[in-house]
Amino acid sequence: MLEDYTELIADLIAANGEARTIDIARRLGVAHPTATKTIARLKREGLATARPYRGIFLTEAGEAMAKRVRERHRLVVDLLIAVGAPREAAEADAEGVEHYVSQATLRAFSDFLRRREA
Amino acid sequence: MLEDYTELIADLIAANGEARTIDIARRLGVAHPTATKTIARLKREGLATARPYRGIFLTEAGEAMAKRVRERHRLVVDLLIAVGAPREAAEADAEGVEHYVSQATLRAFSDFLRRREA
DNA sequence: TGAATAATATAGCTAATGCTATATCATGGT
DNA sequence: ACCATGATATAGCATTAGCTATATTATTCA
Repeated sequence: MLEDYTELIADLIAANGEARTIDIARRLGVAHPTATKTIARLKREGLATARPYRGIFLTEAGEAMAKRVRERHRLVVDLLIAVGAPREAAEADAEGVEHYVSQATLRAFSDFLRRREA
Repeated sequence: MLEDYTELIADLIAANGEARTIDIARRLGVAHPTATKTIARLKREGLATARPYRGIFLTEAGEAMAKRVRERHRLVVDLLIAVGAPREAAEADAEGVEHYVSQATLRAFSDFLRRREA
């Protein structure tokens, strides 16, 4: 979950200049206390910071995680589409699948896609 | 989790003629009370039955689930290998990935594999 | 400025998944 | 037949992820 949160927070900051708890909750389809609690966990683990009633910010570790997660997400979506999954299914499935794909498999995905492009 | 349990119980019955709680726990790398609790949930949801101190048995619904899960698992492993993932990574990753692959994507996997075979 | 609204925070509940520790039941070997 | 051992069951605890309900703080607008 922390991975999803960091990715989303990075997205929101890029899009809106800030990441509010309520937007995070909305985008994840979750009640805000749930988001608040997970954000507290992000802080506890040094991935995010927040001042009360201000937005959420990522630490360096949080940004690094967000970047890694975003790249992995794209790779998974692209691979699924490359083997014939409908775009919508690929996007939806990737959300769950991405958390279980090892480095070795990701590398294979990347190589496969490069071959396909050529 | 229920999916993993039904699949494993079916495996154990096929291999040993019975599925004991302790073997389930061992195979899943979990303490036995954890397995006991999840088996209780299987029973509650009509997927399994058990008489105290006897083995665990699947209901029809449980068997159906086990079959579906096993086929899906193989499809995911085969697809991962087909795109170049090392066999071990494919086996390990499939364990998590399989729970997030939609019908549409599974069909794509199946078609892709058939094309590759030809 | 003050009040309404929107956002955030907090408290307290449920369920799933995990654990350790303890107690009970079954079985096998002497 | 009995007892040790192994399997099972039960109790109690922690964490994560979710919820509703309530309270508090910011902001906006009249």
